[in-house]
Amino acid sequence: MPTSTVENYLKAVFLRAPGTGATVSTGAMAEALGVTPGTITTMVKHLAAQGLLEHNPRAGVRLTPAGRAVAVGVLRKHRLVETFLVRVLEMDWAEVHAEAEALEHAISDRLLARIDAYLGHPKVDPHGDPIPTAQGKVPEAEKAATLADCPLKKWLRVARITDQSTAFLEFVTQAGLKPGARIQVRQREAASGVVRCDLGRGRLAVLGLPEAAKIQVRAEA
Amino acid sequence: MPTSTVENYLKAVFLRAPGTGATVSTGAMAEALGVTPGTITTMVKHLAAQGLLEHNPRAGVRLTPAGRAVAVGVLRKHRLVETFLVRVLEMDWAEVHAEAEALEHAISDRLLARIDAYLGHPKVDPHGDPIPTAQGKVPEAEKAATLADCPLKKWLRVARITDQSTAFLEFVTQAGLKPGARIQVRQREAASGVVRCDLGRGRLAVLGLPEAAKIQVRAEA
DNA sequence: AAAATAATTTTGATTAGTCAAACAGTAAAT
DNA sequence: ATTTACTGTTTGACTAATCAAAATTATTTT
Repeated sequence: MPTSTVENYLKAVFLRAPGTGATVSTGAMAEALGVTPGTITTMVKHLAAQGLLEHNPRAGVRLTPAGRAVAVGVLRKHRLVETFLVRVLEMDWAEVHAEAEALEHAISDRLLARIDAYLGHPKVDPHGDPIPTAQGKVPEAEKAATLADCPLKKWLRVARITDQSTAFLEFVTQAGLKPGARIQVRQREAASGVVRCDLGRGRLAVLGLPEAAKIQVRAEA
Repeated sequence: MPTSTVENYLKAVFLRAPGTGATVSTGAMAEALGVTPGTITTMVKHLAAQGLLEHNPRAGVRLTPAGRAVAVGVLRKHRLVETFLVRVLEMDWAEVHAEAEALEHAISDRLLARIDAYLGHPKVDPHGDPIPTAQGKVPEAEKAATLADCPLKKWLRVARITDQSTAFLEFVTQAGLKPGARIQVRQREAASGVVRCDLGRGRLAVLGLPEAAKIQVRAEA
C-alpha cells in the first residue's frame, strides 16, 4: 500500500494531466506539492521504479495504468468525503477541502463504500467536480463553458468551481455563485477585465476575468 | 503538532496507566506498539526532551500533563469516531476499532466538534468505553465488576467490553453479550474455568474465566 | 554560433522512525 | 556472594522524505 506522500504525488500528476498519456513537468509538480524541484526528481525516479509512472528526463512525467488507478482511487475518496462532510455534517464547503486532504489517506475501502451508499452514490461533489466510480472511471465533462467565455444574455446554471481555495470559495458563496445558481452574464469588458452577472431578482455579481474562468456553467436544463 | 507516531506512543502510555502519576515499563510499550525495545527507549528519550513524558531509566515512563493532554485528545477522537461509524454509518462494531485507529490522527478539532454534536454528545462508545470530554476529563468508572467476579444469580447489564480485538467482539456479538444486554451469571466453575450465563428466554452463554473478566457489568438500573 | 536564461538533475546532508545485535544493570536463585 | 536470567539501553545501520546548492541540459536571444 502506497504511503500518503506517494498518493499525493500521483494525485497531483492526475489533476494536472487527466487525459491518458498527458504529461506534467517536474516543475509544475514542485509548485503543486510545495517541495523543491530536486525532491520531485528524486521521488519521480523512485515512483518510476515502482511502475507507478514513466519519467522522460527533462521532458516530463506520465502516469502508468497502475499509477492512474491509485490517483483515481484517492480522488474518489477525496470527493466522497467532501460531499459527506457538507451534506451530512453540514460543514462549510469552503473548509472541507483541507479536511478531505487528510482523510483521503486514512479511510478504508470498506468505510468508503458505506459513505457512498449513505449518500446515495452521488455523481458530483459540492464544488461540482465529478466523483470517480469505484471502477476507476472519471466522468469528465469535456470543454465546459465558463463565465469568461459563455454566450452573453443567456440564462445558465453554475455547474462547477475549479478553484478549491477557501478565499475563492468564500467569495463565490457571498456572491451567490455556488453550483446550481441560475445566472446570466450581462457584460464582459475586455478593457477593464470585469465580468458582470445577473442573478435574477435584481442581484448582481461582479468579478474579474481570471476569476470568471474558474466558474463553469451549463445551459439551463 | 505531534506526528501520529507520537500520538500513538502517548496513547499507549495512557491506556496502560490512566491514573495520574502511574508508570509503564518500556517493555510493555514495545509489546503494545509492536516495535523493538530499543526503539521505545530511543523514542521515549525524544518525547521526554519534548516535555511529553518523564523517563526514569530502567524504572518506567510517566506522562506529563502535556503528554496526558495529547493522549486524552486522541482517545476522544478515537471513541467518538467509533461511535459515529457504528451509529450513523452502521458499520460492524467489531471492525471500527481498526478504522478509528487511522482516523484519530486525521480528523481536525472542527470536524470532531461536528461529529460530537451530531451524536448528541455521547458519554460512552459502542464498547462501553467512556469518551473523554473536550476539556480532557476521562470519566472512568472505578472498580467495575465483571462476569468473572460479580455476584451469582443477580440480574445485571453488560456495561463494557475491555478487549477490542475483532475475534473477541465477534464472539460477544454472537453470544448476545453486547453492552446493554440483560444477564445473570448462573454458575462459575473454578475447576473447569467455565462461566455459564443466563440471558433470559432460555438463552445461555458459556465462556472461559479470562474471557469473562473482559466483560464488565453493572447492577440493573 | 555563442552567450544568456531557465528548467531539471545531482550531490551531500538532515530528520523521523525503525531494527538487530551488543552491552549493562537488576533481581532472583543457588 | 556469585552466578543466572531478565529487562532495558546503546550502537550502528537503514528507509522515506526532504532541502540547499552545485552541475547539467535545453531553449532563447542576440
